[in-house]
Amino acid sequence: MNYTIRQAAEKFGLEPPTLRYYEKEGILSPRKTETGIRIYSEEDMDQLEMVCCLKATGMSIKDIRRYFDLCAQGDSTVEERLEIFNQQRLHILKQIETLQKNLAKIDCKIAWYKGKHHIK
Amino acid sequence: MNYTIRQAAEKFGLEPPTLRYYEKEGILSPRKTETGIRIYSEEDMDQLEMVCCLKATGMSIKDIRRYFDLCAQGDSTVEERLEIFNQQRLHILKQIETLQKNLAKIDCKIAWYKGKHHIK
DNA sequence: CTAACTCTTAAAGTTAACTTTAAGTCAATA
DNA sequence: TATTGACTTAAAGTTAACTTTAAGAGTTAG
Repeated sequence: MNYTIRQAAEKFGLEPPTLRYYEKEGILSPRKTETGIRIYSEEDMDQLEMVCCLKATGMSIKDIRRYFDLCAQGDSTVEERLEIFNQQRLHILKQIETLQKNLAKIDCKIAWYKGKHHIK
Repeated sequence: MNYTIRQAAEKFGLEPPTLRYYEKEGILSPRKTETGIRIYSEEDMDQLEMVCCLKATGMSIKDIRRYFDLCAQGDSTVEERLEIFNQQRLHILKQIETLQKNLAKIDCKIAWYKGKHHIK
């Protein structure tokens, strides 16, 4: 099934100009009708899902582009791509760890405020 | 114990200009010598630690400022401050959840790449 | 058939959070 | 005493990731 730019954007909570921006940055290239209108295929949607996943875990547009450039280069880059995902995996684990540490600080502060609240 | 701007910055992995920037934004105000040199007290350092915690969990400089403005207003704002922390707590939990979902996707991709790697 | 809507492009504008620069003062060392 | 290095200020510059604008073309409803 195919999607218009509006439908594709909506599916991932993005705006159409954002998809055009991604395209300009070289990380997405849907086919176009003779009159220049973009058509997003299932494959494009899968790619866009990966873009959102990498973006949500802190990868820059530039590095996401680098990943898709490697994909386009074919099987010779499989190991390098695997390495990118291994790195991203570690990066995510570190982010979760940092958030949990800060959550503990916040919880501590909440406990303190609750105490203060009772005294009041 | 007191800290120079350099020492204070280093303790939190920041640069001196960043601390001056925070000060300009109204979220930190160390005392100064007669000649204008900043001196960070333990209390300033505690405050800076909270700035880093809130920043690391996604709060904007503007909202961090708002929190410290409430602190400066005294006990009447305790409940509002507690609410800020409760919200931030939920925000952190949501971030962790999102990261975990994306981690699962990445792990899936890694498994796929490892399979492909073996076939090669 | 015309009005309203959605698409197109290229380019300029926005925002947050710094970061750098320029010009200068102050403290300590050779 | 001269110079080196850390501090100061205000203001301009940077970067990423959009977002908005302007001008125009194709599509659909009445």
